[in-house]
Amino acid sequence: MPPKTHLTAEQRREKTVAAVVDLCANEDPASITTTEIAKRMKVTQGALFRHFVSKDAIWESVIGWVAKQIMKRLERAKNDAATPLEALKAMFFAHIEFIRERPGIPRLLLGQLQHSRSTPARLMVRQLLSEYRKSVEKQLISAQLDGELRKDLNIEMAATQYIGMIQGLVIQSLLTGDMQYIVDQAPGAFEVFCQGICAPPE
Amino acid sequence: MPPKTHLTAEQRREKTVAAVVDLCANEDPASITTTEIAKRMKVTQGALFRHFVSKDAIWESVIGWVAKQIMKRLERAKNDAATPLEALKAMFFAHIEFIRERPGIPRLLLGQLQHSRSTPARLMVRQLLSEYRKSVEKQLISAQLDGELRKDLNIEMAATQYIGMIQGLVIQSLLTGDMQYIVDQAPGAFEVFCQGICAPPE
DNA sequence: TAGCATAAAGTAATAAAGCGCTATCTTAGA
DNA sequence: TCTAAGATAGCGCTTTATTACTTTATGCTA
Repeated sequence: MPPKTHLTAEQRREKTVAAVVDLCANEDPASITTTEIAKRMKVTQGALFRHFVSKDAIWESVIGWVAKQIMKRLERAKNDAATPLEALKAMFFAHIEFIRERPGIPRLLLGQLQHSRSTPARLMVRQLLSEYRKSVEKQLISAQLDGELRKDLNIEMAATQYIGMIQGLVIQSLLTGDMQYIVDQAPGAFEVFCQGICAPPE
Repeated sequence: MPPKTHLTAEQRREKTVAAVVDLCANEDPASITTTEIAKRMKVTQGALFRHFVSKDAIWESVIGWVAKQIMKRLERAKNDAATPLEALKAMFFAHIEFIRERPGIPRLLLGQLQHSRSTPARLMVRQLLSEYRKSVEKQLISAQLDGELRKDLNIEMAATQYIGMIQGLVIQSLLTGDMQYIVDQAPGAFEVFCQGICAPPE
């Protein structure tokens, strides 16, 4: 059977999102054109507009997919852990694993944050990071109540540090141009983070 | 005396750099056009190309200026400090102060890191961050030798954490759209960072 | 020191290329 | 057979860069 040329609208939208995520792995999101997306999907540029009313709508779909993926993986990681601190660790490595699978993710999200104009996509990124942060703070609070963390630890600061830890790794990877760096350095980074927030041994 | 309309090439180049840095405070660097730069300088778009051979050349000048500023301020901060750890703290706050004065700086550098294509400007950002990191690691090593830091601390990880700390604050600021956040949160962030790397009190 | 020549800075218009998007026709597949 | 996906072609707009012309500042000479 020859490969289907005419996909359903639903399938085509999924392929489009995948194509954009892939392109972000090697390119500045701001410079990705509809022509380029179409070329990677082996359709003509105009065909994209059968399934999306505008380019902005494509970005909305992309961010929507990313947000869903991240939160789903975070939730799964959390549920498999015994203690709050272990849950936080699992969440961290779930994020790292997602980046390893889809190296375009950091660029993609960072690219949206760069705009100052409030597109729907940008609002969705804000929403995502807000939820993400809340999720981290929740674990930190639980861990503190359980006595795993220092009593005087500022939860907000610790959450910023947590997000910064990932960002620091991402920046370093963008420099080297290789996301494998993140995977290699992640365990050590989390260890240093822990030593900053954990209660000192009795 | 009426304001000079015809500036020297040198003065015009400086004004151009300043205009771009200013624009980055409220806009995605990737979307800044030569027309926009010219408008802010009150000259016509074509006039820019008397002083820069291309738009890329403008970015080169901008990054050059930023790099020089940052390293200059870092050096000054370092020299005024008594201990290595205090020097690191001074460097941190010098960076924060620079961002406060020029809120476009994080967007600007982040924007360059987003490209994967190796423009001269991008290489300059790589160079800058590499020097920056080296400078941080140097202070960390000194501090460790002086017994201010934990003996088993991984210096590379600590440096990544340091850069991540700034990045975490920047991300949060990009979300709120207000760089004042960084200034307010900086002292607390540094404190958490210190607790992670410093030697436990005897 | 007035006047002028000249080099450099700036203007205005436009070329060339690429962008998002659409209207119209064609074809695959249930 | 008929509907929805895709192809084709092109429109209107924006962007970088160039060109031909004009204005400003300055140093030199009489």
